[in-house]
Amino acid sequence: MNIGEIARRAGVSRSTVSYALSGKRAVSEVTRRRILEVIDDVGYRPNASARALAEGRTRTIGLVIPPAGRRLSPIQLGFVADVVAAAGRHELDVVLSPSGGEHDRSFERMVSGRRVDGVILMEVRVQDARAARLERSGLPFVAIGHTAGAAPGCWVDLDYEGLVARCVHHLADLGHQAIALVNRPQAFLDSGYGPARRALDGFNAAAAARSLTVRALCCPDEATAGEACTRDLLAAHPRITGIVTINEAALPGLERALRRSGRTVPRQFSVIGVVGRHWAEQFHPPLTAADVPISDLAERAVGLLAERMTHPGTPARHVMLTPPLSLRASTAPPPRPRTGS
Amino acid sequence: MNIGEIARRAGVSRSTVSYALSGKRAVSEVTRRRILEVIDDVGYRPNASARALAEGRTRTIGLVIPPAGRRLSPIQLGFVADVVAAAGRHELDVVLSPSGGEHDRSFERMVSGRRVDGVILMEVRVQDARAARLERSGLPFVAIGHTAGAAPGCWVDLDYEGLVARCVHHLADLGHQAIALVNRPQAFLDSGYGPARRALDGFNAAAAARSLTVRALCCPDEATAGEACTRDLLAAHPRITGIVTINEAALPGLERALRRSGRTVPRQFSVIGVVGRHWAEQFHPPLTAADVPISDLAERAVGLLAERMTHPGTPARHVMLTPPLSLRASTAPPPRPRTGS
DNA sequence: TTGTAAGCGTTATCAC
DNA sequence: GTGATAACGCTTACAA
Repeated sequence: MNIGEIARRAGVSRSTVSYALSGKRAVSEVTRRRILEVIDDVGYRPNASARALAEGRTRTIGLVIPPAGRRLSPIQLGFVADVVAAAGRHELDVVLSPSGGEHDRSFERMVSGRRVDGVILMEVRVQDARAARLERSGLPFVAIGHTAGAAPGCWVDLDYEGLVARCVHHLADLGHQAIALVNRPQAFLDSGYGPARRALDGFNAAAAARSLTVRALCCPDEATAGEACTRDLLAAHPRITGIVTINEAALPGLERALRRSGRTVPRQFSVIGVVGRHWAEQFHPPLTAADVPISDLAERAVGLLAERMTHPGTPARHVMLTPPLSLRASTAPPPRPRTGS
Repeated sequence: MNIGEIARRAGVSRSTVSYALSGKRAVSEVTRRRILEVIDDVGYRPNASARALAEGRTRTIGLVIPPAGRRLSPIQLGFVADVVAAAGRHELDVVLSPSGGEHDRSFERMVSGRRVDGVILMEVRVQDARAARLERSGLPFVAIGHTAGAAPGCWVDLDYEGLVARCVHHLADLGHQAIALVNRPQAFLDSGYGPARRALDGFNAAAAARSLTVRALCCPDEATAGEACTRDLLAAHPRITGIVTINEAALPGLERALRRSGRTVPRQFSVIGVVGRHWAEQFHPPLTAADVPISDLAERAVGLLAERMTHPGTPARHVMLTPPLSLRASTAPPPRPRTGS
């Protein structure tokens, strides 16, 4: 079923059908009705490929996700679902491209094959080859996370630096003097992964400002690793009374290690972090945390991209999100406060 | 940059360029070289929309995921990544469509707009409106999970019935006499969600065969719910010595409730199930379980779909996966064995 | 071994 | 208010 067939059945020309559908030209009420009736009758929809060819746009965006090998964290996975939902609200479809390395096949198909009108890039690194490629191709794109250098493109990001600093200050305000940061994996930090970098910066800066004794460590995105890291940390630095973390996958293990060491939260030990709301609520006791607003992030990214696709001329824009700290039940003054006792 | 421009630069006709690329017609080595050189030089790629229009196929498959509202379980999310990876191996792109209800916009775009050459349908229910719609459209599709009725289409599925039965038998072999099933949410069971249904059937059948005392309950996909369900279960039925579950999200809570009740696993209580490998390994102690083979599932689904897309005539095929039970550390004979003591 | 030309199903520019 | 008709960029008979 194509537009020609609809035209025939409605007794009009193909262009009239097209215009009746798009509204880009006035069509008399009676013919419009007739056309719409026929369309409804046979369940016609314009062929997407033909339309894309004629219009020069696909009404589709690409979402570049980390390749399947490196297991996606639940938060990233949730982001995918949220991006698709947000795109749907803009009448946009989403094609997925798992690409991390240099020239990935599906990434190249998307970009040079003009399969999409714009791209959302997850997990950008400093010196990101894909961002450079997109820049060169002229395809609009927005990155999730920004890089330290002069980023010419759009991005939306979480203010990990400020958020982690806020966590540190909260702990300091409660009287903690020795705290630790449980960061994302070492490899992420080394490769210049923004959140890991900025979390560390924010942690160090705030801790210095409050003259705290600190220990920053990296931890694989695994509950088992979280348990091991925490165990070792507590053994080596028994005076530490609080942990701030951005590693949600490590949380269950962290909880376990704390319990095993005989520390109850929050009475004897405080935990705070920047993690997805779901993870915070699963923690025991519920974790005081800056809940990472995944669907906001997705919504804003898609919005920014859509804007850029319709107005390619406009200057690049950035969005930095700073969600509030949700006070739950995992933080309290340390067992032996600074003064008194 | 289009095929005409390449042809001009290489001094040949457009068709020769096309054939040099597709290999569907012999092209002399010298011209082929010249063409490929030009292409490489300017980084040309055929426009996907034009190609799709001409060929009558998009080289894209659709993946219908549960809508974002109902949070996707980690296992489902992982499946998405695996499908995309598998599709990539077939040179296929993947567009996502979050659709659950009747006529979803993006689903309709995909199907009637002929945006895709085939569809993978997650989480089919008995009487699935989307499956019916696909059937009607003639678009090849394969469902993940099959429905009780006479399913005319392709599907790949896990043998939950046999797997859960195997778990029951394992427990019975160890000497357990009173066990419980912790199933997926009640709403899933009510709506005819295959895995939940068949898990229950397998549980009841095997338990009857071994004359066990049983208790089957549904549990929301949440750690907190898992804790509550297990707590109530243990309180109401203190003689139960083992749990089999297919609800991985409940696992952390289940573990917690068991510990709180003073039961150590596996010495005093056994747990076994059908869950993702990752979840099984995160359990404490590592869970004896049939590991659901998500990437196998994805691989087979894509393979089946690809086959059906190239040979639409062939009869529908089904794939039923039965992964082995991985013996880990969460099962043992019950504290008070049948005889002796 | 290569070129010419007719589609593919739309949208959009002319005319009327 | 409506109808021809030329793009859009590619594939693929059909000729040569």
